[in-house]
Amino acid sequence: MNIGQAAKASGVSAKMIRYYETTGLIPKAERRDSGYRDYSPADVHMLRFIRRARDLGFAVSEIDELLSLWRDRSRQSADVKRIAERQIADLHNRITAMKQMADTLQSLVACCAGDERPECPILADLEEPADGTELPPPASVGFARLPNRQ
Amino acid sequence: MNIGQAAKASGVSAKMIRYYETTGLIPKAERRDSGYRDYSPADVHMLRFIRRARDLGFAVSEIDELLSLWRDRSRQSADVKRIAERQIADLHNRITAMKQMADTLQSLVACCAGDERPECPILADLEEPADGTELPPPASVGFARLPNRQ
DNA sequence: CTTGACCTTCCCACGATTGGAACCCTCATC
DNA sequence: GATGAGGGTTCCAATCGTGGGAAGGTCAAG
Repeated sequence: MNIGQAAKASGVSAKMIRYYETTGLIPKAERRDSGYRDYSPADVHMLRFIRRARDLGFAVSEIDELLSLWRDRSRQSADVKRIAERQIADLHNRITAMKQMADTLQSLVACCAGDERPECPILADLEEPADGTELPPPASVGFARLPNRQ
Repeated sequence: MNIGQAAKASGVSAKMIRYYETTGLIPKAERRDSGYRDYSPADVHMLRFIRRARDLGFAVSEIDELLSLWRDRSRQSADVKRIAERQIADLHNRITAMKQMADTLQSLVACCAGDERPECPILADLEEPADGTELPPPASVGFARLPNRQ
């Protein structure tokens, strides 16, 4: 199976399959005489696993952990659960931070007339944050991979 | 005022101040005889504006828009409101996507024994997603800048 | 044999930020 | 006046995941 077919079957682009190979996330693919990579259904299975984990917001480093657990028949489900729970916590941190941003903006928008007059509370707030909005803390909220704008 | 003091006063790192200058987000700073950049309180004001907008999740390109509106006395507050609303919509898109991820993970975690046994529904789902989880759509959910893990 | 679709490797770009190297400037202290 | 610390300056590289493209080899159908 060529890389293009594996890409279509797994939902992982050919570009990314090659990238994952160079970074060591997946083992080097078999090669045919022509030099073409050759993928088995098992490989596609693994790629679908990766794709699904990406969709769930796991970072590649975490997928690396998940893959080794997946391959390890004597794994302990507690290990997997721990990774998933860490991921959930990361997601919740980010969701909270983003909600806060959205709420702040929303309250500013609510005050903004949105007409042709130049007075704008949004710009005013950007100039002089209303109450003690944190400047000092560089705002660390953990990390989780998210789909980018296409 | 040196760049270091401007950085401390604005919450924008010296590195980023120089970067913003090269990208044209901010005008070139005045130079002293020594070659040192020299910042006025007004400059610090602008940097705080940028910092605040970053904290609110605006992309640099959007801050560019906001800055021109900020500097433009004849700006229409409707323009500012439109940008803010777009930003809110982006945030909500991302929040929704992340909630979905977290919920899916949560339901998987709830099914996982989390003990020493190898059976793990989380890995099982990554292998074969339960119901028709969308593979085709490459998951596009808009974009908003977020603080990274430091 | 040609054509077009695929594959290969390699390099570049994005966005925002950080880090480092190599070098110059300023100030306080000895 | 010399010295050292701690600024400043420039330039270059790396991050992470992904896409784009060039230059060239392979394959199957017409």
